[in-house]
Amino acid sequence: MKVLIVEDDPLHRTYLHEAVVAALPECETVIEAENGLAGEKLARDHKSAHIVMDLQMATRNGIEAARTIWKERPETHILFWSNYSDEAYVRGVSRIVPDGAAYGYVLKSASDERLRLALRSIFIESQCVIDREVRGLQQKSLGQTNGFTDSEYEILIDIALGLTDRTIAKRRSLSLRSVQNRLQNLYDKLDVYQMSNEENEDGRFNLRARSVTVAFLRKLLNYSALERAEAELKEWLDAK
Amino acid sequence: MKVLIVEDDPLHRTYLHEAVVAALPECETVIEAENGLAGEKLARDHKSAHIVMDLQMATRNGIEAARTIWKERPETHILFWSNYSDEAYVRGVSRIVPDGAAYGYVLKSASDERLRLALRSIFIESQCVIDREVRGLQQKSLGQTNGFTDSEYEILIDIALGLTDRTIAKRRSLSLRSVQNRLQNLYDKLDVYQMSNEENEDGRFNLRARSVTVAFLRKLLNYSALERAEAELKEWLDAK
DNA sequence: CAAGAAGTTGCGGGTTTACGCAAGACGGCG
DNA sequence: CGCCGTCTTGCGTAAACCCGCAACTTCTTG
Repeated sequence: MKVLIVEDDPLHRTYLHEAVVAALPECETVIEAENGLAGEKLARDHKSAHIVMDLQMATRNGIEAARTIWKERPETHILFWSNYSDEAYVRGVSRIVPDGAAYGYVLKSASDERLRLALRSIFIESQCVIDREVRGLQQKSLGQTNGFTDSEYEILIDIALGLTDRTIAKRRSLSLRSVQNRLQNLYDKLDVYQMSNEENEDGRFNLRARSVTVAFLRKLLNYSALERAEAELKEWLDAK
Repeated sequence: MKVLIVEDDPLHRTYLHEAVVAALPECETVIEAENGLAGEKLARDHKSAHIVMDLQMATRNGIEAARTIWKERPETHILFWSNYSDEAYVRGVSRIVPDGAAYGYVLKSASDERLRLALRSIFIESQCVIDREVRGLQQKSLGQTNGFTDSEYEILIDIALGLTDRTIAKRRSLSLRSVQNRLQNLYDKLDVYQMSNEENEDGRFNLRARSVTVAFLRKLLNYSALERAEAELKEWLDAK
């Protein structure tokens, strides 16, 4: 077995290297990449079947790298190894995982033992292993309970990008009024009206801008999600 | 000499510990805290004069911790040790450093040798050491060239928080029109008009929301800056 | 199939934004 | 002192935004 590690922090990289060697005696080679792009390349060259992937990397983040890798070989086993459990990341990952693929999501704060188990389960047993805390988010995020519908998430992205109602309508093939309807739903769910009750006069917000901020503070959105969305937007704009 | 390390990642913490011991033979004790809050407490209890501080921490980030520490003992030597050189961080740090304080800003990607030198310069020689890349930002950010005025930055924060023009006017003691004036300046500097030239029809943006996004993508703003701004806003709202 | 829940669209109107134009205010500087 | 650049403010307008009301389309469910 050959394992590929994609991680930009040197300390974490060597830590992972040792953890892999310790957990998987059947692994005879470990190769390393220090960013997403290099990771994709190595995965292609070596036809990697087992990958440990950091999410937050400078030049090309883990989600994008994983997407292209899975596009080429959907049966690749990937363990995501991240510092954070932002809902934006969780959502991002579960949007790209192919049907039936073996993958995992483990936090960097997990114990050595947990990491060891995850490595064996995913790489040897082809099982899915999702960290407890992440699991909670996933349920909330994909089930509808308290979480966001895809359409609500979509429009959140759109206003975060700074599109006008009209442009959103065009992009999503909706009428203007529908867009505004969805916006109302979003404002409602994000509880943006909070302080502006009882004639407060001040404490009144620009709902559109406020929503984005609240989403950020709640980690529904984060830098990498924005980055991806921006890229998709540019694509769409060029296509037109 | 006694050195306090504030850093939430265990790997980085032990790495720092070793680096400090190696660089400073005159240091007889090293103590560690795993978040900002614990860091403040330890600093107070031990009257720490020499601190290495991570910026990005979960429960209480480095900037806030440093601010309260410096408020109590402005002569404390602090070395900031961060993964990123976001303009938001740089600006955040330079807003809180007391006159004449010895401090430094070194990236985690710096070499062992660079870290060693920084430790000695700041802790022994009481000098300021700013990493090259950070330095560049600082100049651009604080000097006016190409960078942002304080007033522009201020209004950026305000719309990022989701305030209305009217509320901003009240908060900053300006007329409505002045607020809108500053907004225009901001839009101009952020180059938000870019794509909407030549009757593009689509690709027209909601300038207010777009500005926030662009600022985010350019790292003028980041999560921790937003968090701080949100706290200040709440303070102001309560005070009213 | 009828009842109902959820989502889409049009209409209308009140509020907020974006911004041109122009009159002052303030601070250097020759 | 007078000139000039920068900042502030008011007025007015067109566009964008927020949203209540109401008619329709789907889809589910008993």
